[in-house]
Amino acid sequence: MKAQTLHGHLDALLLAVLERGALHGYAIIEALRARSGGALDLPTGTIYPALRRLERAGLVASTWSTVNGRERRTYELTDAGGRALAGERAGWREFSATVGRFLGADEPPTAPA
Amino acid sequence: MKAQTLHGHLDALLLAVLERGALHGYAIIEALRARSGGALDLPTGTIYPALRRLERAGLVASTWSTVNGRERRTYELTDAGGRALAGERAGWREFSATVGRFLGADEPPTAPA
DNA sequence: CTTCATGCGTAGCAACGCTACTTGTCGCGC
DNA sequence: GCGCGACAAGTAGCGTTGCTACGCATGAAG
Repeated sequence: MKAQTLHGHLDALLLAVLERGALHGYAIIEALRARSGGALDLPTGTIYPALRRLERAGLVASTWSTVNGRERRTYELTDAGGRALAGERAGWREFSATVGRFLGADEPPTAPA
Repeated sequence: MKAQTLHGHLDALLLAVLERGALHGYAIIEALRARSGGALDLPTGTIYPALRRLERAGLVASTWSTVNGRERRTYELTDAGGRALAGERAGWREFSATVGRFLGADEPPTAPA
């Protein structure tokens, strides 16, 4: 998958990963890779700055710890982050529905049953 | 809908609109607005440069005409544009499936039962 | 005559993610 | 002991992309 397609949706992805529990940066990368079936393999230079952005915005909080002599910064969702995630989810739904109407195909058109 | 969410998908949208027939810039904006139910209301400063980008890339071709004393530049999909659109569609499908797996919108969590 | 819809276009900006690089520990193979 | 790869965090600089804010012109409506 072309990487820059993510533009504007990375934050939401990060929040979604952290929703399931606090993780440190490196683990987040692995979680994204695992849960996406390998489609998402983001470089550290993408993740770390994004995480700091989210922290500055108050959507995540971090704590340092040392595990086996290695420094770890573990991030967890704040309340504001949870709320933001809900908004991002709604935004994603609208966005994907809208674009899907043009690019067609993948939309289960409100017709489950 | 936040505008910059489009990032990276605008070209695909444009190609998709032109797939149904040649249109001039202004009409493209209206077509996007109409087909999206008003969700997509893009300013000319977004559309025109994008169209020129696509033309430079050989994905669309333009012809000038004068209608009622007004100059119009009409764009139509080239063969390469059609092929590119197919690729964009595939890319969109993969992208929305991947992000959807995290933002969950329409995906129940891997069917617990 | 002014305003609005139609119609095209550019300049400059800001956001975002990527590439490439650095720093450091730990464990394994040679 | 030494090098290398996995683990772990980070920064600097760049390019792409869309947006805001303009400018120009015509025709119809008030």
